[in-house]
Amino acid sequence: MKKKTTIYDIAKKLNLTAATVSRALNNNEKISENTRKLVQETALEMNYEQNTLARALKSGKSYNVGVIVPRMDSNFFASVIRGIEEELYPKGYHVIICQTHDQENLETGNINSLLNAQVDGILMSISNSKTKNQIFNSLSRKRVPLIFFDRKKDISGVSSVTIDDFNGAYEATKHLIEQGCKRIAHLSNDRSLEIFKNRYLGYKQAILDHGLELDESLVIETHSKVEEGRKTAKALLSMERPPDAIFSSSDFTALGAIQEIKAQGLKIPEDICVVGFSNEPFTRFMELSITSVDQSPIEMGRMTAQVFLEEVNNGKNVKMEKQIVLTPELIVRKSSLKKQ
Amino acid sequence: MKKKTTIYDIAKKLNLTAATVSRALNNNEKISENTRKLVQETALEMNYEQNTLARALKSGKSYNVGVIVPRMDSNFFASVIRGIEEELYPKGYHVIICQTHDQENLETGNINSLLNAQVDGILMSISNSKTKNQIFNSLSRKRVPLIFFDRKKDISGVSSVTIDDFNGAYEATKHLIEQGCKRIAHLSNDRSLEIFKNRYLGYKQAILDHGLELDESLVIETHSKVEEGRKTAKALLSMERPPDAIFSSSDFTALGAIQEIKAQGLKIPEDICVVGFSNEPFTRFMELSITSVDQSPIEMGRMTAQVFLEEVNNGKNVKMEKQIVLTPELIVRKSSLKKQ
DNA sequence: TTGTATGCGTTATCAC
DNA sequence: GTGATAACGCATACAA
Repeated sequence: MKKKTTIYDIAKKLNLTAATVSRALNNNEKISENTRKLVQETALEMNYEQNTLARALKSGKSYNVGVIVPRMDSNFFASVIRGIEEELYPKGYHVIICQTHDQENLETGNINSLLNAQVDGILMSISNSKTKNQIFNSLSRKRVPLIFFDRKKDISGVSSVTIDDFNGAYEATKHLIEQGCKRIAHLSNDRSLEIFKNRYLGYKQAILDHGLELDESLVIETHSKVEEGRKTAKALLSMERPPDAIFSSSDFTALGAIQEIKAQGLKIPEDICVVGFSNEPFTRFMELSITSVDQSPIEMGRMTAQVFLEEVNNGKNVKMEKQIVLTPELIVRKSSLKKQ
Repeated sequence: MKKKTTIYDIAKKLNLTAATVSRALNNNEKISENTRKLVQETALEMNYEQNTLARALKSGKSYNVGVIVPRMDSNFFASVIRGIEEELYPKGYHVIICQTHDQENLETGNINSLLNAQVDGILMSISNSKTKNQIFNSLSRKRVPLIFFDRKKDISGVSSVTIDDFNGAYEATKHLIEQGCKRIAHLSNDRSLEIFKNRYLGYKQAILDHGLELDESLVIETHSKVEEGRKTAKALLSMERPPDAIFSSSDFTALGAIQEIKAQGLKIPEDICVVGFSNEPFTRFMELSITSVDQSPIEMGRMTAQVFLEEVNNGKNVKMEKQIVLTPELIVRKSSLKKQ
């Protein structure tokens, strides 16, 4: 194996000192234009590549950031990650992606192993509300910036980038009401997570604001899986007074619900309207395209990365907390659009 | 910031030497059972965590591996990555995921920045056939193991894990023939990539083996996008003698084709049968579920990781090349199943 | 502006 | 079995 060239090698060749070479390479102030050029040119010639590990060890920065998501095979999270990358790569950072697969122990486990890998920060979307705050406190003690996106937890001093879930849900529900729906069910999810709580609250408020009856038996907590959507829809349809619309906090459960509704011979949107959440690509591709709420995930990723960069550059002197809330957009499609 | 405890701290506390502590922690041979226990216990007490950067600098290993995929928001790649993680995490490795988004320059760029991050190996699925071999040679010169999965390139000394695309395509086409289809079109893709070439060849062989007419005008090269599938289907349907089946090398183009076929008022599978490739989840979820070829992506990921581990542990003395070929499975669904 | 010296946290090679 | 010391490659406070 050819040994990699170090700053020592190029120092020797130029009858200089490693220190000088280091300075020249880092565009330090105190260096003559001549030596700077000379060093940089020979560095190029000798195929010099900085050993990031050594720099990391010395500076305490690894230029790696950890991103923790429940999973990455949903377009939403994949897109957020893409946004993060777009912002961070140009700054020389790398992204280590961890998935929790919604498993409780993996959340803490991932944080720990990221810390162990000396990441400069952690950007995460909470998957389990039960994860103890202890681990987050230990992050703050170690001065490793933590930024939440989408699924946040309210922790003082921790910044977050989210969308206005309340508003998104409110608009979606209002849209259903405007289509003439009177009994709107809501497929919810673990409401100890803020996003699901807020979607529920937005739904509720829209119902109340428009003088409809609020029937809590129409609100069902489930999981973001197609199969769960089917099951839940089945339960709803077998009610004495079944709903005439479903607002789902997830596109996947919305899809399951649609399957079940069709299987029972009901027509969408004539008999029942359905609205999902996240604007996953399949909502557009279905023959019966699905109305959904777009969360501008790429933008969310970019903002999250920007907040991280601010925190990391601010020198850790200023303890700040930034809450960025993006505006969702309702995309109306066939599954909820009754012909007038 | 509380300083992290180092082996020096725990050495001082125990009136030992850092060297001894290191040995105890690493379960070295030459150490008494007593001190080993003592050290390990105090390490626990003092919340000692190994500084991976220092270990990496010293050992030349970063315990990071790079994974390069065209994109990760397809279930196939996401699942391969999951398989890789399942195999590598327990061994203490981290995974840095890079996406090329099918952009030519990103492929080389990603490799370079992964090298810069001192990864111990690169597992990748080629997205562009034009990427010059030069970059791969530089990998081998630096003794950084490279393993291809799915989309490989034939480079001597480089191992790969793929599926038998020829066979998968052959079975898919044979299935269509058994359904009575006579004019089977093939939506291909960049055939300078082996997977697409092999799928084409499998398709062709099945046609020939069953005495059907091979009409090259029914083979169209396109991109793995829904919209492209639509466009291509439109072209096919406007032919003088349109096809009575489509075998697509991608589920996404298959989906687009289905949309177009329906839009033109034709019936699937009665008028035209459609088969895709990859077994993306949506193929199962559509009202008209889509026949597809499963590639056991998780298994593929696990195997790829295992090959990497072998290469990295083998000491780089034995130069070996391993070609693992998994067997695909045809999943027959509504889009190609004519009632007998 | 450049050189000297030192430390980042580990591990490996000597000795004892 | 344990200690002393050097080395991994780089960056910086200090001296010149």
